[in-house]
Amino acid sequence: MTESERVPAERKRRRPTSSGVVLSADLIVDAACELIDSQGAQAFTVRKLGAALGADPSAVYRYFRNTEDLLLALADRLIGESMTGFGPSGDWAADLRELGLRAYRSALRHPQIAAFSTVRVTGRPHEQRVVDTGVGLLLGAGFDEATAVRHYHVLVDTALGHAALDAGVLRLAPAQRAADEQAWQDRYGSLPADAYPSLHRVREHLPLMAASAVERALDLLVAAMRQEAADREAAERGR
Amino acid sequence: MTESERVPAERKRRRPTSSGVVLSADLIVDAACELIDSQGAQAFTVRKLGAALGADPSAVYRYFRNTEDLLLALADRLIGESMTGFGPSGDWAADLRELGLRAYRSALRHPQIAAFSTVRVTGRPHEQRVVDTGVGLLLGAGFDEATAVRHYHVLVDTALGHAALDAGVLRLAPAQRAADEQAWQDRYGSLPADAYPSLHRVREHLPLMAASAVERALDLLVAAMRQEAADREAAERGR
DNA sequence: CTCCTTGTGTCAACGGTGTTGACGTAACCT
DNA sequence: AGGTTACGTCAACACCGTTGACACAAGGAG
Repeated sequence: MTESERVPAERKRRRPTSSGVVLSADLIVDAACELIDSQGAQAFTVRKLGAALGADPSAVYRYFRNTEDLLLALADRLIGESMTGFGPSGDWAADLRELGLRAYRSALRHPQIAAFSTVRVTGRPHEQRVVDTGVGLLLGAGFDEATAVRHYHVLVDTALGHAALDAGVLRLAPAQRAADEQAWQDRYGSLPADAYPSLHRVREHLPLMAASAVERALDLLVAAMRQEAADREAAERGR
Repeated sequence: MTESERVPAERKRRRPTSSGVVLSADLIVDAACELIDSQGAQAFTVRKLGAALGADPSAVYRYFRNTEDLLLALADRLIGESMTGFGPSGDWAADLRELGLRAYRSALRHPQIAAFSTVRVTGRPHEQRVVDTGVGLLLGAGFDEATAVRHYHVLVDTALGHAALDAGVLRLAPAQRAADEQAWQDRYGSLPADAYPSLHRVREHLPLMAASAVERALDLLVAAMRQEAADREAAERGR
């Protein structure tokens, strides 16, 4: 494990900044989280972070190699938050769905962070725990090792992909978001039946497009996995 | 869609730049496309774009209000490109998979653009054509109107979600991307079996995580839809 | 208690970024 | 031929991430 923090996490010399705050990696992540939540991802800069902390911006580099490193720490914190209170129910498929949904919700709870946090392999403790849990559910359902990894990967990436998408919508200015939702009615609702026969036929149902598809996506994925497991079991029994 | 170009597209005065190139909105989009393709999304800056065009960077602002505006124009071009040459094969499920894959690929061809272009409803002819085609395939498969819309929505959003995710990966600097791929081996490959039993068991297969899951996601979604259609047909036949 | 090491906050600077306003010139219209 | 003005250019602004030198106080050693 390559150390991502600049120093081995144990600090002895604790010198307060000029404004009296005693810095720490956790405190910096706190401040970054708050900054992004309140001001938007666009407002996240090392300089503003320094100002929010009451410290010189460059002090951050005593704790993180660079901004990327800091954002990875932020991402792992989100992963940890998302899994608090999760306990397997016994139904592996339902648990997997829940796992994906939690990843989605936590990513979406901070739309500004989701845009970049969903991308990276943090390789940090919280992420490792989640992966172990998810893969374990699939192994328990009887899938072989490679298939378990692949299915876990599909499930999580689909959940995070929808999060990235929906986070982008949330990031739009409210007025623009409303306009985009209207667009499904305005631009699609009255198309000529001869040129767009299918669209015309389903025109009443187009507003469904405005909502997130993540739950239905997870439903379908889990259904397919269930079917696969059932088929495999049947084949083994008949063998 | 609101007009994104600064002037009504019709140019009369065509003055060459100091290097002899005659600028146009199309030419600028061309250059931006080429720049991103060859140098990576990281290399896309207004200044480099100006250099590539053989013009002062600020000349771009005669054609586009800002960089976002330029990137939206680029996105418009992508939608058109993505569907050229698509023809239904007769297998509705395979066609839907292909539709999703095309959306994914075109979004991913320009990662920088995908990050936000996947979010908006353009409501333009190209988009309308695609939606009509996709919904039509599902109606043809026997799904009712609401289900057809929902399933189409799931499929496209999943494809675009994966595109947004994978685009983020591509946006990383090459060295960092390689490091991320290694991370699955380095940080996950040698975890203790007692604390992470499932991870330990599948450790050989973890590099699978580095690849995109989009094809398998589409496979599973389409499989679930096929199953649903088959179940419905069986129910109708038995009724 | 004093001294020394060194961790860590601060400062200034570098090279980059997007964007804007003033300016002049050359391309078109009359 | 002359006047308008579109548009390319230039210089400047206000930011950005990051780094190296520096100062100083916290903590250990004696």
